[in-house]
Amino acid sequence: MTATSPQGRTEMLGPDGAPVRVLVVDDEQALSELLSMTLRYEGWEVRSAPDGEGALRVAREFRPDAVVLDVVLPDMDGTAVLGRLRRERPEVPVLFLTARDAIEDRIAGLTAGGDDYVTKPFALEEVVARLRGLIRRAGAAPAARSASLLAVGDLTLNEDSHEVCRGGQSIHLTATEFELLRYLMRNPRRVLSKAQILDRVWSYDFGGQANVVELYVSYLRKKIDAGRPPMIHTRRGAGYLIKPGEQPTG
Amino acid sequence: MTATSPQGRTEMLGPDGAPVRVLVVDDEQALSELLSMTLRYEGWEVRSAPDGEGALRVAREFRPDAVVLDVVLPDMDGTAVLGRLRRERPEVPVLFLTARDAIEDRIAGLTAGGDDYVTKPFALEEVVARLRGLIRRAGAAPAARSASLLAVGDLTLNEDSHEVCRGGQSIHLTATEFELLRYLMRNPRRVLSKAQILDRVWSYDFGGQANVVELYVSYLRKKIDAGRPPMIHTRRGAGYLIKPGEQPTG
DNA sequence: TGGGTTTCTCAGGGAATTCACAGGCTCGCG
DNA sequence: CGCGAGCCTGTGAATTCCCTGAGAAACCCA
Repeated sequence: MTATSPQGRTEMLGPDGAPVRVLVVDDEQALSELLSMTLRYEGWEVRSAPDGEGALRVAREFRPDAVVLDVVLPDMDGTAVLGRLRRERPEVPVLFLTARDAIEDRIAGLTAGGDDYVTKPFALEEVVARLRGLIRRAGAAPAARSASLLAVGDLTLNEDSHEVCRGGQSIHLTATEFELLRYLMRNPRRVLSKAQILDRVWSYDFGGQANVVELYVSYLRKKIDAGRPPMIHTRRGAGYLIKPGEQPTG
Repeated sequence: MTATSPQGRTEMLGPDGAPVRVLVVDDEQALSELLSMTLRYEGWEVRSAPDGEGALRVAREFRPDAVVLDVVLPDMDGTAVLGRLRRERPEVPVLFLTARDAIEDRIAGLTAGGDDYVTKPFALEEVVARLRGLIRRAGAAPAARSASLLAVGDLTLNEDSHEVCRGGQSIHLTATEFELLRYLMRNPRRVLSKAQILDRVWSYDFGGQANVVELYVSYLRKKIDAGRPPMIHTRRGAGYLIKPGEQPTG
C-alpha cells in the first residue's frame, strides 16, 4: 500500500498496487485546478467535476478511491451528492470542503462515517494530509489502521495524534507550527524557499508579509532545537531545510 | 531520460526519448529571446509566445513538457493563462517569472504541486536549474524524486539540499558561490570565459565590474581547493575550468 | 462575555554577503 | 631579463537578509 523510496518519501498506492484515484468536485475552476495539480504531484491520479451531476457521472466510470467534495455546488447540495455517491460506492471516503462559517451539526452529519473535512480557505498541506489519512484508513483493515509517523533523526511527528517528540520528550505545537514542521519533515534534506512554504502551509488566499515564515521558523526552533543539536537550518538567500542533527564525527 | 555526452555534459530527454519541449511566454522580446537562446543551448526544443492567447495556441500544437510563464502579460494575467493551460495539459509543470516585490500576493496559491518560480531579475543559471528540476520531478514517480547530484572528482554538489562536499567533508558556500560552482560543475573540463560566467551566474541586469568573477573564483578556491589538489584552474586570457584534481602520478 | 491562546504586523538590531577598489603578483612574450 | 596585461586577493563599506521582541488583532473555549 505504501512504498518507501531511498529518500524516505512515501508514495501511496491503491488496493491493487495502481496509483490511488481521486475525484475533485468543485465549481470554482481555479481552486479545482490548484487542488488537482497538487494531488497529481503527490502521485495520485486525478479527475475533476464542476458539479454534482458531473461528479456522479465521472465517479461511475473513474471509480475513485477517494473524493474531494465541495459542500456547496451549483446543482445540488453536498448531502445529495454524498447520498447518491454512496449508493454506488458505499466505501469511498470523502473529504468535504466547506466555508468557515458552515453550520456545525451539518458537517458533523456529513462526516459521520469516518469522512473528514477542511474549511476554506485551506492550506494545501492540510488537504493532502487529510486525504492521505482518509485513504490510508479506508484501505487498511480496521485493526491495522496504523498511525502515520514521520521521523527525522530523533524527532518524530504523528500525523494522527498530532504528537511531536524529540528525544522521547513530548513537545506542544500550535496548529501552524505543526503544519510547518510537517511540511519540513515530509521533505527532509531539501531546501524549501519561503515562498514554497507560504504556498503550502498557509491558506491559498493569505495576503500577508512573507516574514511570517521566518517568525514561525523562529518559534519552531525555540521548541524543537532548544539546547540541542539544531535540525532546522537556514540557507541564506535560498530557504530552510530540516535534517538530523549531525553528531560531531571526531 | 538523461544522456551523458563525451564531455560529461548531461542532456535531458523527454519521456519518449525526444528532446524536451519548452514553451516560453513573455512579452518582453529581449528577455524572451535571451531565455529561448539559453534553453536551446541546453539542448531543449523551444517555442515562444508574447501573450496568453498566443501561448494557448502554441501549446495546443507544440505540446510542451514544461512552460516558462511571465505572471504579467498584456492580454490576460498569469492565473487565467495557467487555468486554460491546465485544462488542456493538466500535468505540465510551470516555472513562473515574477517581479521581486510581487512574491507575496501574486504567487501565493499559484504554484501548485511541483510548480516553481523565479523573481526578476534572475540569473539564467537559476532558470535552467529550476526548469531542469521541474522536468526531472514531473517525469519521475513521487517516490523516485531523488536528489540531483553533481560530481566532479571527489567534489559533490547536491542541488536539493544545497550541500557541497569535498572528500566527504561538508563545505559551506554562500548563494553566489553555490551558483558559480554549480555552473562550473555542470560544465566540467570546459573553459568558461568570465563573460559567460557573468551572463549565466549573475542576474541579467547586473551592472558591476567584471572582476566579481575573479573575486568569487578566489572565494571558491579558498573553500574548495584549500590544501588539496586544485580543481579550479585558470586559463589565462580564456577563462576558468573545473576538473578532477590530478593525483600526482609519480 | 472574558481570559487565555494563537496568529500576524512592525520595526530594530545584527550578522552574513556582495561588491568596489587598489596594490601586488604572475605569466607569457619580446 | 624586463615589461605589461591579466589575474589574485586584502580591506572595508554598503546592502541585503534574517532573527526576534513587543504588541495588536483575531480566535477559541468556557
